[in-house]
Amino acid sequence: MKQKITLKKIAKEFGVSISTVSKALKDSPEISLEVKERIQAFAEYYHYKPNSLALNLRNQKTKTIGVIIPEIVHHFFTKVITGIEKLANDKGYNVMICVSNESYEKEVLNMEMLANGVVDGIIASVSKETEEKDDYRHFNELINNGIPLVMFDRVVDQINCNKVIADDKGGAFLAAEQLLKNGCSKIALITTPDYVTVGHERKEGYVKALTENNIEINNDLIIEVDDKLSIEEQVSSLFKGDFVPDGIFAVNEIYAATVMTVARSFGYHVPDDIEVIGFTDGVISEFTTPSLSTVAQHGRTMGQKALELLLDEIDSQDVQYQHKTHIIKTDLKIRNSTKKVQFHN
Amino acid sequence: MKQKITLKKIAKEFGVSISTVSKALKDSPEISLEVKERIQAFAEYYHYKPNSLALNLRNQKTKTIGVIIPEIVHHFFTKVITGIEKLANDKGYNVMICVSNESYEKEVLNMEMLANGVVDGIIASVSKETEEKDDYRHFNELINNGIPLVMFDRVVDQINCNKVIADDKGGAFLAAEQLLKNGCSKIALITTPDYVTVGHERKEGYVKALTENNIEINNDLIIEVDDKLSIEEQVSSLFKGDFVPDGIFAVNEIYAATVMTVARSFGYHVPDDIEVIGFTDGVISEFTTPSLSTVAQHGRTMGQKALELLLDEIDSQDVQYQHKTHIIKTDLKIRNSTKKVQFHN
DNA sequence: CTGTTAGCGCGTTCAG
DNA sequence: CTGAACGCGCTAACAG
Repeated sequence: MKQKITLKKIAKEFGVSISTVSKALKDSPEISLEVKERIQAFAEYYHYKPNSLALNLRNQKTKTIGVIIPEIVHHFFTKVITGIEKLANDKGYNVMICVSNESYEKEVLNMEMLANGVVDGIIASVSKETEEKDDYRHFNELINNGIPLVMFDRVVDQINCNKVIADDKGGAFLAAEQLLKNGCSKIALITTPDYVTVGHERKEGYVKALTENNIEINNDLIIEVDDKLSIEEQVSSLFKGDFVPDGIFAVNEIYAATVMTVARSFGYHVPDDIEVIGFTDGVISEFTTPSLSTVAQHGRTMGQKALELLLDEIDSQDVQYQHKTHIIKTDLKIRNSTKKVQFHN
Repeated sequence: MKQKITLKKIAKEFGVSISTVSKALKDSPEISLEVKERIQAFAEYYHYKPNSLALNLRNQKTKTIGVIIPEIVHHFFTKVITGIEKLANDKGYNVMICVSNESYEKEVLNMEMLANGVVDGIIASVSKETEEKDDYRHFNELINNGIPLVMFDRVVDQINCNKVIADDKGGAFLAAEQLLKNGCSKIALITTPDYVTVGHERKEGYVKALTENNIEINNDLIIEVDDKLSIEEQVSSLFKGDFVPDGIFAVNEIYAATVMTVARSFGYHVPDDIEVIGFTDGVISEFTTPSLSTVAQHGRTMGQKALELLLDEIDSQDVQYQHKTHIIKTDLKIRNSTKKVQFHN
């Protein structure tokens, strides 16, 4: 096991001081050409690389940014990471990804670990458990410690930091409106428990669309899925009563794909009997039968924007940095789970 | 912006030396009870946390392990990460994830970055470009630098390190055999270019199954998909000739799902006319119509095993550490893209 | 019981 | 042109 080469070792090798070596390697004019060349050649040969740890300690910055996401086996989050990674690379930053696994405790642990000198800034999306507990002290502490923070997707109003969110409400509105335009009148909503902010927002968009079109909200058509139970069972209640929906908006891809399968098992045809729209960036949508119309979230753009804001803040010496909330537009991606209606004016 | 609290600051606060504070916080018996209590209370109050960077520099280890994967928007790799993360947490290690994006250059960069004192060990899966270039010097250098390495899934024979692979050949064999048992005789293979090791292995399993059953390999039924072109177009050649397959084995989920759609567009029914089996852990398989029978890869187990081996090596002081290659069993997950055949003995 | 010193690896004054 | 000294934050061996 060849030990890593350090300035010290090179210095000893040449019988010069460490600082001479340091300067020589930086091509400082203070050092004689001859010494420089010899030292540089030697260092090159042994693949000398300054130790990151030492550099970080000295410079008090790491050129690394931390990302905390609730889940890694999740297409949307990986898309966001792609966006972050891409820009980070261009800017010479490394990315450290941590997974809270939707747990409050792990989120706090991850944050403490990252805050501890490991990264120059953090990009985070709040775990479900944290949203449920409604306890965000760790975020405030982070900010108090002077570590820049950007929240994305699942954000918290009362935290004062940069934020990037998708236009959840707008996207849901678009989806519901599309169903209405296509002639649906009994539109169901399959959503998360209300404490999940994005679920809440998307529900609002749904409610807004229906209300504006003078359709009363029917709570029997709204299902808040508990992820710990069977999704199939929970959504099948939609088809058991007399008032079966003719349109369904689901706040994510899994719910949408599942409800299509369940609808079929009850003898309904998608999109002829029931039209379905999901919400996501996912891969499943393309491969269901029929392929699933969705509201596109643009996770990649989101990640990129989040990092952009973070670097902005890191670079800003401003004591009075102005925090922004950036909204990423969502739009409909029509596939085959909705009818192709011809509109005439 | 509250500056981080350090030993030095606490020392100044109490008018004692830094080492006294250090010892007090470690509850050293050398320090008087009274001083200890006061210092500990103070530190607690200000949330003192030793700076990781300084600790790492001093201890020459970081309690962090690096993971290099070719792609993050990929269900299998995220599964592997889940496995790594889980065990890492239990063992008090952090995980740093880097994405090579299937690029040789990024893989090398990631590796250099990680090797530079940032992590205690690395778990990696080789990028496609690297496999294509067949240039693995960076891996050997890593090992020469004394940094433990575990390769998983896409591994390289000539590198001497711990490895974890799925039983690709065996899984493919199972799949092809299942198709044969179900009565298929014209079995197509949809695979990657041959330089992708897992594609190569899976092809071997396919060939073995057919050969053992005295079926000649028909190269018209073997498609090596070029990811840069349209998958649909490439696989549709299967249905254009006279010799249309009655069974298809695809080396991943996307190819399998795509070929099902294309088959349908040509008027074939899955599984009645054509049976299909894919290879993966993915989410798409559950939501296609019909749901896709696959060879399960157990990515999570793979990640866990990889970290296990890595920690083994890190902890071992052994100069003569014996490297192992661990094979994760694969098995068939029968869904609805294959027929349910009753066998009698 | 407490403090001094040294060292992890590096870069940057400041003297010589 | 070169080197000694300092500091980043921490611990440990050694003095007192």
